[in-house]
Amino acid sequence: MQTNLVIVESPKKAKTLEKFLGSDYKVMSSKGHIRDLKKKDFGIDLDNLTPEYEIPEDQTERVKQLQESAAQAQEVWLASDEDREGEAISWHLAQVLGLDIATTKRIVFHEITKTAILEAIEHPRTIDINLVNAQQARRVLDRIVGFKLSPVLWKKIKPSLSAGRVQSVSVRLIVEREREIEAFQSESSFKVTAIFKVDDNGQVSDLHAELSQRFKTRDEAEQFLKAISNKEFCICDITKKPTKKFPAPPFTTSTLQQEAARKLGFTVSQTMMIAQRLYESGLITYMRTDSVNLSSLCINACNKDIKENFGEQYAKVRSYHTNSKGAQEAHEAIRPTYIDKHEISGNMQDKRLYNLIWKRTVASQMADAEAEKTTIRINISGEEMEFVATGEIITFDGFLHLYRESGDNDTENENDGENGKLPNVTEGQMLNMSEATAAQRFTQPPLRYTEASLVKKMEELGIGRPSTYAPTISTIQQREYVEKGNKAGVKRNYITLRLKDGRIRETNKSEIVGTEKAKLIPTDIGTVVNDFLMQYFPEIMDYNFTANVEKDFDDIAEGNTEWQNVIRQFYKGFDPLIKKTMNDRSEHKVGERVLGNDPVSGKLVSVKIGRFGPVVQVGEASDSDKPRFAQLNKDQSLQTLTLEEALELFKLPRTLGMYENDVITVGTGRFGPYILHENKYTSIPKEIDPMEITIEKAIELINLKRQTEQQKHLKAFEEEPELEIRNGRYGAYLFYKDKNYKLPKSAGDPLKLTAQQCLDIINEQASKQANKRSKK
DNA sequence: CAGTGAGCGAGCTTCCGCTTGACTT
Repeated sequence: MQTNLVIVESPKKAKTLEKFLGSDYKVMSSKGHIRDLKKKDFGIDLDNLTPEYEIPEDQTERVKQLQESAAQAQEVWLASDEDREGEAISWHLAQVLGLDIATTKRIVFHEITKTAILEAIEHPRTIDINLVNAQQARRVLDRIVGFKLSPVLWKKIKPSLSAGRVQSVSVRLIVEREREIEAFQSESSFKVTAIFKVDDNGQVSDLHAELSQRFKTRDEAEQFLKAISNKEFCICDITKKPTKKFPAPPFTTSTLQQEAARKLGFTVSQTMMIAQRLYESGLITYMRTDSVNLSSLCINACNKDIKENFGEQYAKVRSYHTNSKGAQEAHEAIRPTYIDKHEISGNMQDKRLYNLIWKRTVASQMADAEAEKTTIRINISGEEMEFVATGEIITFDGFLHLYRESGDNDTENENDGENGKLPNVTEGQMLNMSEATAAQRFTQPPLRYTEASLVKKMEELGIGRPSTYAPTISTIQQREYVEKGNKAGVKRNYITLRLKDGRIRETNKSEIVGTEKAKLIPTDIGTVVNDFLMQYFPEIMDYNFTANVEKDFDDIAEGNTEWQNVIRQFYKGFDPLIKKTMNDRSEHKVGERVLGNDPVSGKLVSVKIGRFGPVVQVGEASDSDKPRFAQLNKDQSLQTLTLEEALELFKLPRTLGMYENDVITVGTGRFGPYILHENKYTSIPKEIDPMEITIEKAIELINLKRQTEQQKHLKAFEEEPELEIRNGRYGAYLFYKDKNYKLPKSAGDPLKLTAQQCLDIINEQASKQANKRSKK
C-alpha cells in the first residue's frame, strides 16, 4: 500500500527515488513550476501587489494527476529542489493540492544517493514562506520590468521587441564590446629575440631568448641591433623555481558549456541537449547546476579509480567551493553517475561530452602537476638591457596526465619558444649569438563574445541562471538584437629586422589579423534598443542591477523585509520613468540619424529603424507627397551609412531596356541584386555591380539561366507526376511535391532509378526531418 | 547549400525560471 506521496521536480529523479524508497512510497514529479503569473494579462494586481496565478495549459493534466494521488495518500512529502524556485514550487503544490502550509512535510537533498534520501526523510521541515516570498518578489519584478518595458519599445522603436532584466544587459555586453573594438587603436612595438648557439653535452643546440624591453619605433630597434652586433653575451643568472598547477573544479552548467564549446565546438544549446540525454539515460547527474560539489560517494570512487589506473601518487582528495555570485547549489556538480564507467555507447556527440565530463571530474580529484620553471638572464656587455630565456619542464604531470582546461584565447600553436626544455648552461658562461630579430608586434583589440564566453561573463555578473543561459542566448538572437557571424580579418603589414653575420636585413611581411568565427555581433536594432534603454532606464541596464535586487531578495528570504515593500519601492521609481518615456513626444524617432539633403529634391535624407528593420527615408511624413523608403543592404549599418550610400540605394530598381518584347529591370532584394524579365528573376553574381551592368550582360545572364533551367529536369515519371529527378548545383537531386531531397551516393546512376526507389529515399529522409523539426 | 525576390491600414507582440514536450507529411 502506497501511503506516502513524494513530489520532486524532474521525472527522471522521481524514477530513481522510487527505487530507493521502497513500496510505501509513490514518487511523482511536477516537471518544474505548476503555476505561474497569468500568461495573457499583466498578471499582477498593482494596487495591492497581489500576483495572479494560473496553471499553464500544458500542466493541467499533470496537476490533475497530482491532485488525485495526493487525495489518496496519507502523507505528502514535498521534495522539490532546495533553492528559491524549488521552495516556491513546493508552496504552489501545497496550495493547489490543498495541503496545510504549516504542517506539510518538506524535504531536501543535494545528491541522489540512498543515504542522502533516507537522511532527508528522517529530518523533514516545513515550507519556508520567507524563501517563497523571495521567489514571488523575483518573479513579480521580472514581470514588471519585462511587460512594462517591452511596450515602450513597441511604441518607440518597432513592434514585437522585448526587454528584460537579463536579456537587455546581455545585449549591452555585446554592444559595448563592439564599440571597444571600433574605438581600439592598435599600437605597435618591436620585440627583439635572439638565438644563441650552445654546446649542450657535445651537441650544438639553440637557446632562444627575448629582450627584457620592447622598442617603440623601427629606428630604435635598428640602432639596438647595430649596437649588439659586436657585443659579448654572458649568462649572469640562472634561477630555477618549482611551480604547481591545480586541476579545475568539476563542471557546473556554465563551465560545461564553455569547455564543450572550446574543446568540442558545441553550441551552448547543443551541449544542453546532449547533457539532457545523458542525464535521462542515467549516465550523469543533473545538468542544470551552479554547484561544484561532489558527493563523498563520487570522491571515493574517483580515488579508487585513479589509484588503480594511474597509481597512488596521482590521487588527491579535494573538495571545491563555489565563488560565483548568487549560486544556490541545490544540486551536485555535473559528473558521471558511475565513475567506473569510463566509456559509454551511443552516438559520437554523446560519447565525446560524456568523456569530457568524466575526465574533468576525475582530474579534479588528482594530484597537482609539478613543474620547474627556469629563467636564464643573459647580460649584454655595456648595456642595461638583458636577454631572458624561460623554460618550463613538467616534473610530475599529476592531473595533466588526464585533462587540461582550455582558455578562451587559446590558439593552435602558441608555443612561442617560451615553453619547453632549455639546453644545459652554467652561470658565467659566455654565449655566441647566431642571430637576433626585431619583429613588429601590435596590441590586439578585445575579442568579440562567443556564446560560451558570454555565458561566462553573465555568470560572473550573476545574471541569469543555469536553466536560462542557453534560452537567453537564443532569445537575443531571435529578436535580432545580436547575430552570430564571422568577421573577416584585415591584412596588416609588419616589419622584421634580422641581424645575422653582422648585417641587418629588413623585410616587410603581411599577416591577416582579427579573423573571428561564430562570434556575437550586435545588429542595428540591438544597438538602437540598447542605446535607448541606456538613456532612459540606466538603473535596469546597470550591470549591478541584478546583484542589488538579489540583496533585497536575500533580506526577504531572511524574513527581514516584506516582499511587497521591495517591489513597491522599485515600482515607485520605475513607473514614472515608463510614463514619462511613453509620453515623451520628441521630434525624432529613436535611433534616427539625419544624413543630409537629397541634391535633386532638396528633401531630408535620414536613416532609422522601420517596421521591417533599418531603412533610408527621403522626405518627411508631413510632406505633401509621401516619403520614399529603401531598405539597407545586409552589409550596411545605420551608424556608418553615408549620404552617398543612402542615395545609391534609391537608384534601384532601374530599367535597362527591352528584350523579347519585355523590359529588363535591375533591382535588389532579400538575396542581393537581381534582373527581372518576363516575371523571372535572375541573380546578378557578386563580381558584377548592379549599377554598372549593361543590357548585353543582362541578356547573357538571362539566357544562361534559361539554359540551366532546361538542364534541370533530368527525368520525370508518368505514374508519379509530382516526382522528378532534377539537376542542380551539386548534381542530381529529387523533387517531390514542391520539396527537394538529397540523393544518397548509394543510389547509383540517378537516371536508372525507378519511381518507387525515389519515393523510398524521400520517405526515409522525411522521417529524419520530422525528428529534427520536432526537437525545435 | 540544390532557389529564393516584399514595401510601414485590423491584429499582436513582451519577462525569468523551473521542467520536458513529439501538429504525421
